[in-house]
Amino acid sequence: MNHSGRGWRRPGSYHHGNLKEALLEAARKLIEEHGAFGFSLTEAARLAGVSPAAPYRHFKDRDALLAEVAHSGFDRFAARLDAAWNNGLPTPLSAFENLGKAYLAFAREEPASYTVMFETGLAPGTEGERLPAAERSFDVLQRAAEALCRQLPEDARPPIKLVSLHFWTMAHGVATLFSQGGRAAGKVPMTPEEVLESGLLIYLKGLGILPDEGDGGESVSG
Amino acid sequence: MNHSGRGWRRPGSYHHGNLKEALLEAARKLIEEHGAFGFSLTEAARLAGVSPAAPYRHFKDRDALLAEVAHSGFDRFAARLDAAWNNGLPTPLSAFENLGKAYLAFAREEPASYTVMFETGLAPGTEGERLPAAERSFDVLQRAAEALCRQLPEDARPPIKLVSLHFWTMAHGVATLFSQGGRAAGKVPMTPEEVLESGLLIYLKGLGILPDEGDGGESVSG
DNA sequence: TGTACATCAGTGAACGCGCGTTCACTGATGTAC
DNA sequence: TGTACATCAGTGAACGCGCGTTCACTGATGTAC
Repeated sequence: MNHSGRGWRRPGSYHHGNLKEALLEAARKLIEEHGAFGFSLTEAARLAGVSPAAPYRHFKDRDALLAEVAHSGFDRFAARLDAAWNNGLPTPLSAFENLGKAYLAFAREEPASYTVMFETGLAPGTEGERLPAAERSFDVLQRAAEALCRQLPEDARPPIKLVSLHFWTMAHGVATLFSQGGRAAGKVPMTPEEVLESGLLIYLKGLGILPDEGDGGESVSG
Repeated sequence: MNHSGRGWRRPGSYHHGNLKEALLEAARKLIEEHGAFGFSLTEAARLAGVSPAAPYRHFKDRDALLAEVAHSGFDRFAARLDAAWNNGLPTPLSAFENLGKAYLAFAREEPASYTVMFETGLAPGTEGERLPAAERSFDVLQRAAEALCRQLPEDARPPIKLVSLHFWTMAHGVATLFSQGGRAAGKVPMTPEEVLESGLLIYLKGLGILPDEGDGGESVSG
């Protein structure tokens, strides 16, 4: 049966096999190619090789599919940040560098997910919602801020939440300005990773962590 | 004649009076209310009190109108940043604070303009274009970076372009995460201005400008 | 192992809708004499 | 000052299109006996 005329459908499962995931993939691809709203349920169905009515077996409507793009995106985002942070091992500073790279890697590899996750009004239905995975993502940044600030004498520690907001701001700023196909992307002779890492190093120096020129990584004034 | 039946049309000009600007305003309003792509030429015309065909007297097509939203947005943005920077007077540091506030003020007061200006694929036709006003905007940041770095001994100055990219990154990050109606907006007990200013102060300290706790403004560890 | 039935993923045709855009037009405004 | 004409901003009807969604349906899969 595997070699029958419809061999393109996943063997081992029936009908399409995994239409739900295929539709999410199609949505991400369409958003990537045709911009934030250049996506229609009909076209996603077409891309998945299925009739325009089929998606309704898996999603209540168009908005529900977009909301699921955001949800599942945050799931992978949180998992990825968490793995990169790796509980601050081997050292908080090296783990922090990995965290920053993981943040940008996600934004580059899943630009559509990232956009839907953070762009206002793109995934209606997730507006006022608590997104646990979104909070898990931010928690990783907060744990990193905490571990790094612990290197300071207790009375010199800035508020952890503020520091993690600064981290988030810088990572998000670089991701949206340079890492996705943004207006500023091609115009700078540096990788987004270099911009983010150098910025964070200067910031950490300002906090009093990192007394001099970093940890032997890239020099700031290079 | 001013008191005739169509008194709502601007006296002193003929026909609608200023349809082009009215359509741009309508577009910004619709984008603000219904999200990045919740905008149609037809509805913008309706909002301006005009038939669906009227916009074609002023714009080649829908995309041309969006491109003009971006263009004119960058014009105002550049002018505003430039005025705030005020050639670095009275002091580079205070001018720099004004610059940051002006950046966030623009993003809050014209969220639709800001989105169209920076969101990929929202204003097709401005993609590969040189936008002179966009470059003027970035120039202001670069001039600020230069003035601030001049306070450092010559051999301790980091690359100006890199510093201005860091400024841009932080301002843009705060603007999109907290200042517009973003997901993170309501969840933080600080104003966007406070997040940006404190982040920038720490960063400047890291550069070696700002030896201690700033210039008497807000304290970082408050 | 075989048969009868229930389930349910995907079909395909159809709908009403708002959209972007076009077209010939109208009628107010500006200008030449 | 008055008349004839040119200009051109906005009209309103119409078009074809792709969209989101619905519906009764089909036929493959899973299950009870």
